Amino acid sequence: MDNNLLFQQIVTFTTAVHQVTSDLTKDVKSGALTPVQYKILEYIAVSQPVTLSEISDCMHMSMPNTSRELKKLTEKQLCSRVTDPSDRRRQGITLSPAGEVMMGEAFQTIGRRFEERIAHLSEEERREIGQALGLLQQKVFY
Amino acid sequence: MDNNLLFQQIVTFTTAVHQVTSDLTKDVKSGALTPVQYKILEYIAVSQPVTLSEISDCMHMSMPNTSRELKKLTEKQLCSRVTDPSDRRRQGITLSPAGEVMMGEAFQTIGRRFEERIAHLSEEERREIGQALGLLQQKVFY
DNA sequence: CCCTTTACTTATCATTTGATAACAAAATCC
DNA sequence: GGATTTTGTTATCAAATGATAAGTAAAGGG
Repeated sequence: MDNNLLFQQIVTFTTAVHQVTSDLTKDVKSGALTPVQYKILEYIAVSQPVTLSEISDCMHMSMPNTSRELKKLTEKQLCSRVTDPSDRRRQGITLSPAGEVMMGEAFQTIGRRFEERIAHLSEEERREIGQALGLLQQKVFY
Repeated sequence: MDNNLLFQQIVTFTTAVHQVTSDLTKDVKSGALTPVQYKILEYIAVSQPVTLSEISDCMHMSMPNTSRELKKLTEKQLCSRVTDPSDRRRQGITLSPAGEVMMGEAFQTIGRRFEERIAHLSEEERREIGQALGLLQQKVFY
């Protein structure tokens, strides 16, 4: 069969997705952040509240390094930590108000660029895209 | 309108794509390679022959750094360079036989993992996925 | 209540990556 | 044919990231 062909298509596709997201997010991060720190904030923004272990797992970085970077982000006042009362070893990490503002601006820029990219598409095409996204997310990228 | 909703969906989707590709490619690279070096090899594999400038552009890295990493890859016998006869400043860079073998194995591992991921899907579903990929690639991730 | 496990921290060091200046050789432009 | 641009190189330095050892404090298990 042509499973191999499907795989080829996936490789091309994911490469394109990486390329486009890299373009969309180019230079959106404040100069005060390192790339890893921005990635962490992005993750917190989408999944808050999260624990250190979750960040560590999801971003494939060791706990000591995660702890270090999170300490820096906390010092920069971009995220807050609340000890979980039901297990005082764990901390619920969220964006601080300043962090929300920063990430809000970043996402807005990305959103604007995305708008440009799809500006020429009809309502019908957008509907199709939404469907395609849903399908792929459900069956392949879950 | 719900363009904002579409954007939300894109964010979720691209996050998922990054997550899944990160899982699929976890530990496929030889320990002798740094992450950046592996990324470069991946790019060469898909786009060969390429020039240094192209790598530099596509991977958003400076020429000096690109040159350095490529030198290391050449020393490791993983890629070959051929000076372009029509412009002797440029070099056509390709994978060496050893590089082809290494990347071939990597892609095979990734392919195997991908197979597992879609093992439960019917022929019909795979057809739909192929279509969805094509649509998105054409209209959004070009 | 002790022992083990889990969640996180601190400190330290090696490696990787990024940035910049200064250079060389080939191509192109006038 | 001399100035300029393009393509790549070498060297060097600073910063970011990764890896490891050793520690604390809370939770859980017998």
